[in-house]
Amino acid sequence: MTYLIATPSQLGLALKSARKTLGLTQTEAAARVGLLPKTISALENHAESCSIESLLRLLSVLGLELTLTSKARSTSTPDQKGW
Amino acid sequence: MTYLIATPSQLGLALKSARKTLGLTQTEAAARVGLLPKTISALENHAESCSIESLLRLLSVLGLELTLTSKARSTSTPDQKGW
DNA sequence: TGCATATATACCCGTTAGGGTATATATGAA
DNA sequence: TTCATATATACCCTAACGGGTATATATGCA
Repeated sequence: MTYLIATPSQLGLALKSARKTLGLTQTEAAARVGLLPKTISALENHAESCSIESLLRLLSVLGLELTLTSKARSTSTPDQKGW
Repeated sequence: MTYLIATPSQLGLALKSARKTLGLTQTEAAARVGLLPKTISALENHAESCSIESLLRLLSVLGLELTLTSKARSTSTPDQKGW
């Protein structure tokens, strides 16, 4: 399962979906990484205002890998003024 | 170019690397997304204490896509007690 | 090496993240 | 529908995020 994330809400949905897929409650997930359930709830519903630390912690319990990839850039980009 | 991120420092290095690859200064990157240069610096050097919002903003100017992927899980997992 | 530019960080400030605790509300199964 | 459990959120509190401004330090090129 792979999620492409561009917005906070997409991130939140992905986190929630992954957690449920694992059959974990927010409370269980939180306990495993030393966070409070409310922090998990915040990450799932208001990710933009949460810290990267809490995100990375949750990712580790959800067994999710975070990858950053350069967006497809065809060769030389919009500098091509001729058509 | 793809970066696999598990720690704040890995994230910071990836962000910095991507920015330099694009030939952007922190000041230019910051200006493009309405952040201060110091915020870019913080993301590159102390990512754990920065917000997910600032991260997503920087990713957009760096043209980086964030992907979450389930770690390789062979079928049925450690529930297999027989050997 | 000198110097222009880039970067990290200091200080001030207002807002807020998340710990702690509690509970109203939502969810899901029987 | 009922009810046990899960979740979202309220309130308190302290540390800290990031805006704003300034500058010490680092970087890179000639």
